[in-house]
Amino acid sequence: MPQKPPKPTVPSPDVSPLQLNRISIYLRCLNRLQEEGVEQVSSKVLAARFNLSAPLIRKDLAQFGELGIRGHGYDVGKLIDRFVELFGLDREQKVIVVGMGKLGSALADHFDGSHGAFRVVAGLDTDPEKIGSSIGLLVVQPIQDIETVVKQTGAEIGLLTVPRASAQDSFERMVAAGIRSVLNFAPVRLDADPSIHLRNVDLRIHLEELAFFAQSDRQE
Amino acid sequence: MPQKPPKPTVPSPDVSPLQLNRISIYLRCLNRLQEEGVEQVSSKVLAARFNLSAPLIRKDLAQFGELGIRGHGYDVGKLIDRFVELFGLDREQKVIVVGMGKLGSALADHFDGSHGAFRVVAGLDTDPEKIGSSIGLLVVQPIQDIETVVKQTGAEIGLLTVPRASAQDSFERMVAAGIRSVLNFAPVRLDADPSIHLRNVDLRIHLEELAFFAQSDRQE
DNA sequence: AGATGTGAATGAGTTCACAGCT
DNA sequence: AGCTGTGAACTCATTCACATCT
Repeated sequence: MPQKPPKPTVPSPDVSPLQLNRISIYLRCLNRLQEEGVEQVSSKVLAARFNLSAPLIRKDLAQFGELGIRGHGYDVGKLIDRFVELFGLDREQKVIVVGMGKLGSALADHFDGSHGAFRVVAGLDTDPEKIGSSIGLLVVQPIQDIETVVKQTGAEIGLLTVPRASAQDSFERMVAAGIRSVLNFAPVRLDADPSIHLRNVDLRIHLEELAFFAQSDRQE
Repeated sequence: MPQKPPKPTVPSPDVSPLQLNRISIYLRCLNRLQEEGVEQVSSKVLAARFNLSAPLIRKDLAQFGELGIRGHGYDVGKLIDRFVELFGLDREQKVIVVGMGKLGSALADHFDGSHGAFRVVAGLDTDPEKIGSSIGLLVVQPIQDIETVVKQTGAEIGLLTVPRASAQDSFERMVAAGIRSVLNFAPVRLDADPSIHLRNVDLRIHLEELAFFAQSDRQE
């Protein structure tokens, strides 16, 4: 029976996906506050900022140790440090893009290094016409080289922006090459080993959601 | 006191956002099945397809009337019809894109009409350099014209793909022009009236989530 | 006083188990 | 027999209320 790692260097206990997303939002807001020169903030103020309840925020924050000072609030810098560490944003997070069509190129271009900890270090494609062409700072590489690319760059995160039909195949190549975290933009539910961290960004789902609401508005 | 509309033409009862997303996924899968010539399907089979539990699927489906036949399963075509109607996918859903940078252009290009019910009918921007240029079938129009564009096209859904700093402002222009459903790609929590249907596609949140997992993998 | 941290209560969402139809 | 539809059990998430610290 496998034993749980008893001592992570930092006590980052079980975090639910929902909590994790909220932490991202908090972090962004905290960065903004820091830019504005704010050093201390209360759960009440944070709650007003994005409309969430103050107790929820306190619960979320409390999970990572006693970060606040009773009667005063939270130290903005301290929270930021804690969460930057939690996400590993102090190191550069290297990202590869598989599928250099319109969307892939746009994303590669967007995360060319300026935007925070994430940096796209390679873009790959199967299409011989695209291979060798430059997108921003990158030169599109053939998908066959993925293993080498991953090894050489040390990339750990992959964006999957290929057409639906080739998504499963491309995904498997990424995993085989050592990528363990994938953000999938293709409108398919990929069949993945549970050890792989897979998230989907599915535009059609969002659009259909909005269409549903537009529909129900119309009937009022 | 406002009264709830007592009789929607079709009984589409309270649907939670989570359910709605699942319905989208079911619908996609059902379309695929129909293409393959499958006419009858059980909750068990669907459950295996995307790994969800069969009772959950039954609950989801049952919410829209007795769509199944006990002992046999569900009629694929019937389900599709029901959900197409639910989302209003039988009519063309017109979409405008505000912010014709890399991402906006990529999205506009992608939904140029071929892909299902959603069709981008206009792309707008503030940048004088972009205005007038062609992206696929569209000509980029000035944001000032948004009200006219919305009126003339009858667009109901908007994609917001401007930089963070101008997101709130652009959003308000969209709403003022009559758009009531917005998919926001800018990394901000927009301040919106609750009557507006707002969904966020926030890449940074997803990337940070993946970074977190990469981090915790490393510590094992 | 003022704001955090947390056990208890509530609520939402999912699974279970089985009754009911074909 | 097989599979749907659904009330009851259960789990997870959020809110409430309050003890605790500065």
